[in-house]
Amino acid sequence: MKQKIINLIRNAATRAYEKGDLPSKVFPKIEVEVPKIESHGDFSTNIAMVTASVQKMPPRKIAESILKHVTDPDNILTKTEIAGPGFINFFVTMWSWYPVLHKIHQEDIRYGASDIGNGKKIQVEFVSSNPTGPLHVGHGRGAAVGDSVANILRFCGYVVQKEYYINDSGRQIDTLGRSVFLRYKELLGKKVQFSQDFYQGDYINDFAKNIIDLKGKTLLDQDEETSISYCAQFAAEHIIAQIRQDLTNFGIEFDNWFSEQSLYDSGKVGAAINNFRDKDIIYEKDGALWFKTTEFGDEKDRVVVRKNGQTTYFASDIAYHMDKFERGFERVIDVWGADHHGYISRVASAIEASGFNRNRFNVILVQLVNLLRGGKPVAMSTRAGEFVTLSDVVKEVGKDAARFIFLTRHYDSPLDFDLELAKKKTNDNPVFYVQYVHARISSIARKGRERGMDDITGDQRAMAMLKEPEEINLLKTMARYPEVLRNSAKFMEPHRITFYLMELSACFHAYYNKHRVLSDDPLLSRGRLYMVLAVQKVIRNGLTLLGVSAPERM
RNA sequence: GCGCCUGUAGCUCAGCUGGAUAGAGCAACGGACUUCUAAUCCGUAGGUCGCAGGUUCGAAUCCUGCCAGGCGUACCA
Repeated sequence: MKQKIINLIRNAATRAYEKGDLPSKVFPKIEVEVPKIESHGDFSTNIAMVTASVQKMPPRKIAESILKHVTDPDNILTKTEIAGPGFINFFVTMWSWYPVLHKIHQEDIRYGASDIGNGKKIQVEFVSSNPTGPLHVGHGRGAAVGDSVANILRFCGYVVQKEYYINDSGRQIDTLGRSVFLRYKELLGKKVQFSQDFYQGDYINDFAKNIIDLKGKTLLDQDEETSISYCAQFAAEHIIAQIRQDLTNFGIEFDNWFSEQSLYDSGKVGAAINNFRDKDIIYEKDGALWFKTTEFGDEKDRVVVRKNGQTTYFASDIAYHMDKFERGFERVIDVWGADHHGYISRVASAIEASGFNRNRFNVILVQLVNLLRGGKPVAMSTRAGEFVTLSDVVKEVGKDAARFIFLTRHYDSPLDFDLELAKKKTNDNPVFYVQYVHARISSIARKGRERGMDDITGDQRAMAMLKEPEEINLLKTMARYPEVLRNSAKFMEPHRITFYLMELSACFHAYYNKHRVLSDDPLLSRGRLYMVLAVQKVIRNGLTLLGVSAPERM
């Protein structure tokens, strides 16, 4: 529809030039928008204002010239007008909205899809939490955003891979092993010093118990480092398994789990460092190896190998990101917590130094989550080992509510997550508001089938019965969905879909309360049922991209 | 100190990358269920878009400078 209007304007403008009504044939990209205010029409363009300087004419004059040459072969316009400083407003007939219903039913689960991605390979890496403890709520938000962004991109024609990067190497894993081993010794009656540097949570103790059940006291009799590394491996494996389970319960499946350790095993970390050394962007200072990130716009140079010979995480991150591009991804998206933002420029530096354009790398920085219960903050301290895990939250409020709420804000703004609110079944909880539309329509469809109305095909006569303002409004809103999706993909902002769904839901609920779908009039009932089933499909499609279910009953 | 993010109705947030009279929900008040699910709807009220300049036909949106809050600024991740 919008495209039709754009073509119509372009043709009119060109004709106006040919007839000599406009001095220039240079027209910018024509922008058409849906005005916020209904009285401003169904579509509006600002072309007259934008071209005023090129045409050297007042905007309203230009608008007049263009309007004079507008032709309407399909007979879709009811009215055009020039308004305000030079807007051209278009009013279209209600029947020009009907085809969207056919489109929705025909494309079904693909309605809204596009090919703007053009088959480009793109990778979205998210969560990537260290396997040193369970996932907490913050990870949940990152997971919801990352998964949804990936779904949306995939739906828009990109070839998307969802990847989880496992930090299964390095100091934190070592610390994990030491933490478990200390608890192990403690449980076996040894006196131990358990400092703040170790992981404090109860789960550490549980691992120690498990190991005692499995191995008894034997770990005390062997070389301590061997025991520690055993503990580390044991704990990490179990934690990773738990993380996978939590993510599955949260509705998330990764395409690939990428091990940090594998980068060392394959020699890629060493190779990356050597590569940089050859390029003369690695140097030695104070016994450590530094990468000259300042040459690529970073604030200061960064250490890749410490004085003690240990590599930093940054070293493997260099190799990791290089590897991503070598795997053929045209674009690489990392989803990080906002507290990692200082890390962006150094990774971007590494990518550029590896010979790839840094613009192919994007970071989605997800702001933190404040967990509340009934408006009061829930104490969370990772250090003390007291934090509410993602799995606790999912257990308490359900996957759907959790995922939806995580996506009710732009990822850039902090989020208050209230556990009580998330469980409420009222209007302040938008999940149910949207899901309820789906359930209600299912219910109507059931009733319809009881009356023998299955297999509704939406013939012209039935659709022509749709004339109520609420109906036209629903059609218009549904017609906008593909564009919402494209923008959501373009800006990688899932919350646009969330807000759209709430808006569509509001339109539906208003309609439902005012008009009956199934009535004594069979033709009208058919038309309305056809429309309402289309609403249901759009809702389901949107929810699917957000990872939220669309229930038949509530 | 430097860097990034945020500041919009009493509260929580949108605002389609510069458009017309800045929008929702909650909270407050008043209404609507013998009907396809009231987990819903309808109505009323609420604003110096943090402050001050600048850019232009036009600014919540872009630029600069302040103010306030959050985060970062490791041979931690």
